[in-house]
This record gives sequence, C-alpha cells and structure tokens, in this order.
Amino acid sequence: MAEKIDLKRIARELNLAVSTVSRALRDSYEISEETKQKVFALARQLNYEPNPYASSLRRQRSKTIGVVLPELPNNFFTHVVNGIEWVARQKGYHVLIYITHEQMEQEISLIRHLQSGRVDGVLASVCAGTQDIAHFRSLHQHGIPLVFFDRVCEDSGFPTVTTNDYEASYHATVHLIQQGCRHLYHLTLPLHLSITRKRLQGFLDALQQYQLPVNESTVLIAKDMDLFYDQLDQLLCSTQPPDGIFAAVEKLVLLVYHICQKRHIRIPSQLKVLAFSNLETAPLLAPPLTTITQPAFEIGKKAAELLFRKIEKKRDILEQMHYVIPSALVIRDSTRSLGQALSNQSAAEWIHSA
Amino acid sequence: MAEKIDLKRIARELNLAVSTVSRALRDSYEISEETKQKVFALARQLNYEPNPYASSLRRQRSKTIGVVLPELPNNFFTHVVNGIEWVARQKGYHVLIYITHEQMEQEISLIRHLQSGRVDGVLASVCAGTQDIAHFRSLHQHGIPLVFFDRVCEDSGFPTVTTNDYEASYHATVHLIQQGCRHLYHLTLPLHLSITRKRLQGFLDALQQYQLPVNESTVLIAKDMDLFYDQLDQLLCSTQPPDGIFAAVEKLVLLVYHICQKRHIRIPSQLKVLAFSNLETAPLLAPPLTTITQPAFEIGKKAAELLFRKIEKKRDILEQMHYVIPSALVIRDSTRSLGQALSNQSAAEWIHSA
DNA sequence: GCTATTTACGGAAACGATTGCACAAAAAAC
DNA sequence: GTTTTTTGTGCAATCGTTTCCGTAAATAGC
Repeated sequence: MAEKIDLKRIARELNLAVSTVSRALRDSYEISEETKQKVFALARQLNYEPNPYASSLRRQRSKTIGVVLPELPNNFFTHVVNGIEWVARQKGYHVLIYITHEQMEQEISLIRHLQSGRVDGVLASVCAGTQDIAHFRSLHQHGIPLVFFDRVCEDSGFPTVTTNDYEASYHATVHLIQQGCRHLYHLTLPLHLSITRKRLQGFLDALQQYQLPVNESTVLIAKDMDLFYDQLDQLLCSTQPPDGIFAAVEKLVLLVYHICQKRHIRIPSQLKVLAFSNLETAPLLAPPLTTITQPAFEIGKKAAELLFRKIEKKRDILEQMHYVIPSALVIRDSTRSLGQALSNQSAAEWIHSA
Repeated sequence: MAEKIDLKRIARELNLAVSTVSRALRDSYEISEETKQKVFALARQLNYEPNPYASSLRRQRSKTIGVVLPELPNNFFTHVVNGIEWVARQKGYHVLIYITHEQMEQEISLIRHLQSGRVDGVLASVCAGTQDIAHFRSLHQHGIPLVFFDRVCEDSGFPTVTTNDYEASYHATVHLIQQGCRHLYHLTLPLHLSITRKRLQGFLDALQQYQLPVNESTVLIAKDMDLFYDQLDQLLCSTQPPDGIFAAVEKLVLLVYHICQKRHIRIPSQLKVLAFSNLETAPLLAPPLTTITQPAFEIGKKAAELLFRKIEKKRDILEQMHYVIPSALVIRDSTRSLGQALSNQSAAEWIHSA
C-alpha cells in the first residue's frame, strides 16, 4: 500500500505551506510561476489526486449529479443516460445512477437521500405510480436543482425536457387510420404519467377527428405484465379483434409481436402495429416495426445542459423551462396497407407456414 | 432555502453535544435509550440527512463504487449495470457510472482519477484497445479493490467474472457445422480483448475438429464500423460467399442482418447466422436469431458481490478469483437447416418478394 | 530615503461528521 | 461509607482542502 499523497506531503517535500500548494495547484495568481512549476512537477511525479470528499466538504459542491430513472435495460433510457454522461464528462462532473424499478418508495427514499448534498443536481424520470411530488419539492427547498426528462411532473414548476408526445401520437394515429385501420386499440401504462396521458390524448383526438368509435375497452392499461399478456392475448384472439394497435411504450409492443407470432396473426394484413420505441432492431423485426422514435440522446443531452445551467448560475428564472424535442415517425412494414407497394428496404410481409 | 440541518443544529436544539447526537444516530450502545429516542424523533422531524462528504472524509470510505464500461446503449451492459445497481442498493452503496466509449485515454484518466478515494471499489470492463494495465495496477496500489467483468484482463491478478466464452463459442460453431455450414466466417472486435480471443479460439478449434479450412480471411476484425460494413457487404456479395457467420458481438450481427435485408440474401437458406447477443428482440427478428445469450444480470450481480467481499474484508486471497457463469445457446430460425422442420414458435423463413 | 503598494506566501479557521479520551454521576462491590 | 465499576455524555482532535487574513519582503511612488 503506497503512502498517502496529500497536500501536506507535497508541502513538506517542497518546504511550502499547505495553502500555498493548494493555491499553486489551482493555478492561483497569487503564486509565483516558479513555485507553481515546482508544485506541478512534484504533484505529477507523485501522481497526486486531490481527495474529492475533502474538497466537496469545504466547497459545498460535489461536482456530481444524480440520475434517477425507472429502469435501465430500455433502449430509450440507455441513450438518455449516454447523453447525460456525455455532457457531464465535458463539464468534469460525475454521474450517480439510481434505478427505481418503478417503485415509488425507492424513488422517495432516494430523492430524500439526495438532499444531503451528495449531488449538485438531479435529473429524474419518475415512476409510473408517482403522484405526490413532495419529495421533489423537498429537494428543491434544499437548493438542489432538478430537471425532469421524459416522464415529467407537469405544473410542478421544474424544468422539463420531453418529446412532442401529443403531436407525435396524433400523427401516428392518423397514419394508422389512413392505412385503413378502423378498430384501434391503445396500449399504455398507468395514466398518472403525463406522457401516457398526452399520448393517449393524441390518439383519442385523432380517432375523434376521423369519427371513429371509442369505448371503454379501447384503452388497455398495463399494470401487471403477466396479466396484461393474457388480456392482450384474449383481445387479439377474440371474435372482434382490433385491426390496429398503438403501443405507447416499447415493452408493450413486444408483447403484441410475441402474441402475433404465437397465434399466427399476420402483421400488417390482419393487424397494423406501431409504437413509441427506440429499438435499434425495429427495421429488422418480422415485420419491420413502424416506430415513433424519440430523440433519446438529445433529450439526455439537453436535460443535462439545462441542469448545469441551473447549477452554475442559480438564478435564470427567465429561461425557457420546457424543452420539447420532436420525435420522428418512421414508417415501416408493420403499418403498410395491403394495396400499397411494400418498401424496397424491408420487402416482404411476414408469411406464416401454418 | 431551508436552514441547514446538521448535527450541530440537532445538538443545540436538544441541549446535547454533537458527539452524543452522532452516536445516538448510529445507535451506539453508549447512549441511553431515552436520549436516542429524542434524537431520532428530532432528526426525523427535521428531515436530517447526514452530509456524506463529511462522513466519507472522516471515515475514509465513500460507500460508493465506480462502474467503468465501454458503452451503455448495449443490451449486455445495461443488464450488467442493472445487476450491479441491484446489489449495490442492498448494500447501501452508490454507483458512479463512467463510459469510456472505447477510448483508452478516457479509461486511463478515469481510473487514475478514481484512485483519489472517490470510490471504495471499481468494476470494470476494458476498452477494446486496452493492452497496458498500469492504470489498474496503480489503482490497486492505492488500496482500491477492482473486479473485472466480461472484458477482463487475464493474468493480471484481479478477480474476474465472465461467461464461458470458449466453450459457448465452440459449441455454437459445432451447431453451425451440424446445420451444414462449410464456409464459416468469424466477425469480431480487435483481438486484444480476452473475450474476443477466446471466442475466436472456440470457433477455430471447432473448425479444426471438423477439418474445415481456415484461411486469413476467415476472421474479420471490426475496427471502424463504416469501413467494416462495406467490407462485410463485399464479402456477402462475392462469388464465394460464406454460408455461415459467427458474430462475436451483438452489434456486428446487426450489420449482417441489415446487409442481408438490403441484398436479399436469405437467412438461413443461403446463409446461417448466430451471435453472442442479449437482444430481447432476437426471437422477433426476421428471421429469429440464434444467440449465445450471456447471463448479463448475473454477471453484474456476481461481480458486485465479489467486489463487496473485497471491500468489506480486504484479505480473502484464498477466495476463488475467477467466476465463470455459463451462457446459453438459444437456437432459432437463423441457423436452421432446410430439411429441418421449422419451429412452431417462430415458424417461417423470411421470404423475400424480390 | 521614507512611505505606500504590491507580490508571494504562511497560519489558521472553516466544512460536518466521527471517535479516542476524559470525566461526572450513578450503580455495584466490599 | 468508601472504593470500584459502569453508564452516559462532553471535549477536542481528526479527515484533506479551501480560503480568509495577516505579514514579510520586494517594488513602486514621490
């Protein structure tokens, strides 16, 4: 175990005071060029790394941000975290990651803990169940900036970075209708989340616009996954099956594909499907899946940039508080109508040998 | 901005010494039950959270671990991180995440920084280019435990958690051969990595076992992705195209699928394909992809557990240092031979309309 | 050449929690 | 009832950096 290398050690070695060494390393104007050089040289030679905890304690800032999200193995969130990490690296910040696994108690205790000063700011995407936001308020009262992304708390006064959920949803639904769908279903998560509500609203408004019927079974809300699978299975095998499905989140559309594969339901001839999704394999699926692709990396990047602005100069109330980065509707075979020529790129409908 | 809540504040309020409050909160046996209760009550009421930096400074441990990995948007690594976070949470540890983006300089400077004491231990999966491991040695000399996972440095003396790369690779190759492949190619990343070497070796040994020819073009190494795409495109369109492809990493097999889709090359009739991959959509691809599925979550979990053992009692040299968690070969349509009945689950070959 | 200012550095007090030691008061021992 | 032990608490040093002040020497001002 190598001997500890701290400022005291460097100071002793060079016959300087600790304070002088500290200043030299921070390149203070008060220190002569000559001394600085000596200090730099020795610090480098000894491989000196300042103790971040001492520094954070003294300066009351940690050069660390916290990222709180509901799940990690998810193509959207991983790209968001990638964007966040990218910005944080540029800024010399560290990134603590916390996964709530959609459990609100975890979210609450986490956020409560983060008011300790461990982080200089927080980026969060809330649990599907989160309704009360007292814990976020508390964080704010402790002077720790917070930016929501994707799953935001609206009207909470915190800055948000989202995609254009409503519009994207509306246009995607119109696309489904234009492809001939008349019996549309909407698969989504609990409607506490603003994104699920907005996506649903876009969907419903499109239906209304085209005077398509809506009844209480049009919207299927996934609470328990296993249960939802069975429910979906029944729906797709019923005597009045849907001819179009809109999945508000990625993992729900995969269930649809699994069931269709198992039940030999043909996409898109029997059923057209699209989803909010960042699956990189969307074009390679059977059949290629039409997606509303969210700008995940950019959302992460923008959210982090916003957070750093808040961290660096606490007072910019006048800034635009709600950023919206548009998604792209990428049309692939899963929503092509029969009459329509199949795309060159993804050429065939999925034909079953049954 | 709420007034700061620290031990001093609680002490003052209760007419106690700071040290007493500190001990009470840590439930020390030296403090009377009565005092403890009073302290607990007030701490809860004031929403007290101890300053982690003060605590870390004093106790010389941070309750934080660092995770260093080459990329995040990757189904393998996200599940690993999930496993790590899961264990860390149980242990009350925090997780700092660092992405090297396959850049060795980043890895080096990162690891160098981490010897500052910011973390109590490090979990790492190295860059494709990493050969010199001086930075990891340096970390070790500073008394910070390190565990490698997946992309490990062999013979470095550090504990490792991997999958059975060689055997899995060997058996998968045998499977390809048994399905009738005779012109096999191996797609991989630079061979500095132990995993790429082992996977290649398993592949080559299987070929040798079955007396299939190997020449210098049998192994394609991806350095630059765009370049590699073109190279692969040429290979697949050549007059002597392969009839079997083994991709050592997930992202390379996706290139194969893209090219086959574009060039109307039929899988599996013209070309059989398999890969090390944790794609959740593997069964839904066109056609469903045969994968060697790594136990990603378990690898993360085991690596974290190992690290915590090292952190908690520094001296357990006698422990098993190299854990191997086996992968599973999941056979799907992308490697079925023509004569063979197609599976019920994923029933059809991908038929092009060209 | 004497004061006024700058330059370059040292001393010491923070930051907030932990912990070794000291020490009253209470309990136990004899 | 005195001595010893136990119990409960306070004091102060400590972790390693940062930063407010203070100050000697060097330079400038006139």
